[in-house]
Amino acid sequence: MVEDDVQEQLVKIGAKMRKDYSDALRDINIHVGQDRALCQLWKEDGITQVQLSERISCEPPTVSNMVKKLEDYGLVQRSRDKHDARISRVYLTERGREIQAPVSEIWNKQQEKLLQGIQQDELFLVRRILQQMLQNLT
Amino acid sequence: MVEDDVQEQLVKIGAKMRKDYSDALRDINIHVGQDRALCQLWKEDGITQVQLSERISCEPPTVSNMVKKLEDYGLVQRSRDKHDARISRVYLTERGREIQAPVSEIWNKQQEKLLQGIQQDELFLVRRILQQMLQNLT
DNA sequence: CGAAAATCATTAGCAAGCTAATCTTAGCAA
DNA sequence: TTGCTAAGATTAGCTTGCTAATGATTTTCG
Repeated sequence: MVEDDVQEQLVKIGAKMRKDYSDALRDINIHVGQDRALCQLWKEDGITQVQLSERISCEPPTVSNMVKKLEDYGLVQRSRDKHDARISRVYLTERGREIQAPVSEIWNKQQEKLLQGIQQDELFLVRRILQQMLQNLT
Repeated sequence: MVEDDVQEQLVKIGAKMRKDYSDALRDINIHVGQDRALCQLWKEDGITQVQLSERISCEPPTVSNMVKKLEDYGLVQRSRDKHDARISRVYLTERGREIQAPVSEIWNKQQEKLLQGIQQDELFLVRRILQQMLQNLT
């Protein structure tokens, strides 16, 4: 009963994942997309907005708006760089650090669901091919 | 150099595909997402908005707004059902039918790019597994 | 028959994510 | 030094897509 082409499958999976993920994140009061920014800050706290936009592959205005929301929610704090007044650095607050665990749990739970019944060797191959696709798009 | 987990790969591929696709569709003056509605109408002209929302897997308010835009652009036309005044049916206009070819071309070109260097048997396996993932999410 | 429930659509309000345009500050060169 | 250019951030304005609430019709059931 496979009818769609690969692209269609990817679009559907992407939409469904985003939807489910969004629903789960709602319980901890953040929006899908914001988790990617937070995830990067958990690795590199205090980076600039331009750096953040590069890391999570989106445009500077998107980051600007998102960080503003995150600041409203009390998860991050912006502060001007001492040596370069153009630069705004983004720092996690205590609460911003605290939600790392619940976000990880949601992420892992979703991945587990996604991979049900898929063999290890199949998974390996799929990852290799997805990696190839990603390169093709670059 | 494969570091990300599958979920991360899928998110990245999804985002990049959407971005590239969006850029390409801009040339013919439609937005990403709208193509899915149009694509369905090319198969089933004159369906209701609820039916359309089911077919393209999104919520009725999303369709309501999108169809309004598409009507502004002159690609579709809404009209009230004769026998049931609650129902609004969506019909393609001449222009709506005309852009099927360019949209298909963009879609196919993108798929070709996505699948570069991937063998037929690999592709077959990937599609099977993606199908499984889609079922897992349902 | 007539009220309650179900169905379809819409509106209001939110956030992601984009492009184009603008503002501020820093760096560089004449 | 002064003016031009580059870099970082923001604002304005757009569409997707969502949820919650509302409006309009139709169906169903007492």
